[in-house]
Amino acid sequence: MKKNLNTVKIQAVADSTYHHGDLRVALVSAAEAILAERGVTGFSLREAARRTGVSPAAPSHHFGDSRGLLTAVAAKGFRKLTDQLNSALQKATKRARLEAVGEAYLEFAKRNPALFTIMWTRDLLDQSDPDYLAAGRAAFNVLERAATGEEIRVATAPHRPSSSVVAAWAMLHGLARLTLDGALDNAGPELASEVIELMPKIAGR
Amino acid sequence: MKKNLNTVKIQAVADSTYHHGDLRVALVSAAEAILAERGVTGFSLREAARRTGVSPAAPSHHFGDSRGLLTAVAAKGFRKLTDQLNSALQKATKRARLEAVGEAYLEFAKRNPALFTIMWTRDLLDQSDPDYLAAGRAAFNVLERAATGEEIRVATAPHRPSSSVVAAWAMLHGLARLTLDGALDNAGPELASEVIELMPKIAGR
DNA sequence: TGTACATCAGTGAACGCGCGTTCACTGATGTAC
DNA sequence: TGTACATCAGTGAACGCGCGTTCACTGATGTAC
Repeated sequence: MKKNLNTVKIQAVADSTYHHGDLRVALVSAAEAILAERGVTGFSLREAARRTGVSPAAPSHHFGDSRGLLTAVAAKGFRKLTDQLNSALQKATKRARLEAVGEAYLEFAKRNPALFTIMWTRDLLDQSDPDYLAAGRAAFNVLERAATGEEIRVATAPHRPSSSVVAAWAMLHGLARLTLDGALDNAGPELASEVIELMPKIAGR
Repeated sequence: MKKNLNTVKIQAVADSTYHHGDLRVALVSAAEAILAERGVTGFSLREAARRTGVSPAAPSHHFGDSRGLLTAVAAKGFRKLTDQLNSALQKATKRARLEAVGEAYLEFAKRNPALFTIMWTRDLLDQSDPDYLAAGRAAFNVLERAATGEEIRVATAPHRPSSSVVAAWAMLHGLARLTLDGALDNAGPELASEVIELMPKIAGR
């Protein structure tokens, strides 16, 4: 009762400190904050526990180990990305959809560099986690719709993506990575947009 | 004299153990081996020293700190990449140069995943190192030649790369990353080549 | 409505680990005279 | 050709650190009767 008084907590009910209330959610938020502030190499499970005002052993009850937490963070990242791509898609004129989604993808990467990075980093995640996989597929799905012009993806059996959609994705992803890694620092600020303008050329529209 | 007898060393002269002979080169090789065996997260300066048969303090005389060594490794990686791209460029028929360079780039990434990764990882390197920067530019230069069809890059003042060349590079780089990160695992093995075939479409040839 | 009890979700101390870096040092090398 | 000496390139012990994870535990909650 006497400690953690100044720690903000998400609690459904009263002030009882022993049970946190929603530790799972709180830990994911803490992890996001650490990534944003300190980057990928600055993340640690203990720090996430510390920020949540909880003992270092607590996270294991919810996530098993450090990969478990990061996998949840990555899945949430994909969900956020999906939302932002969807939102860009809906706002765009029919002719400029692919470009709009492209800009949103790049913007997401620039705004959340460490999060974007761990979302793809095998060693840090449990890449077989169903939630993570589903979230990743959903994001790709939006991109695919933007590239093919389909309104809603037909709910048939899982399909192989076409090479032109993957090519557009690869270009976008590469652009994002090169930007984050500083490889385009010497180019003008308009270069990225020019590259995105070229996307329809490969997507074949 | 009595220790490190079974450690392979690169020595110019005699058997004297106290001075290594070419510790700088040996440490870079050791680091490459660690990256290949254990990946990016498995790398440590101490392990590099251990493998070279040298005390943990020795590397600091040559590289200052861990970033120094990794920067040298990254620069060497770029030189190796440049060689392989050049070699692919020279072997290819005039019409298929860009594709050939693309395949070589992807192949390099697949053969040296951890090395390829650190070559671009800001946090781990001193990205202002002149040797590193020059090596990176040289690699890009080959790609640029392949994309534009110029035989030799004209030695004029440093230029802004065209957006179409950067787009081709981004596509290739994204393809490499997505492949390494397992994002294309469910696609057919021929998908990557199909994507590479699309490169001339953006490079505008 | 009250009580017994199982289960859940925490504690906090302790573990062993490998790491990067510093330190005072010393052996080997090369150069000036 | 011989010697003194500065410089270079190592040693190895020690530092403090933060980490992930384990452990026996305990407080709070919810459910069965």
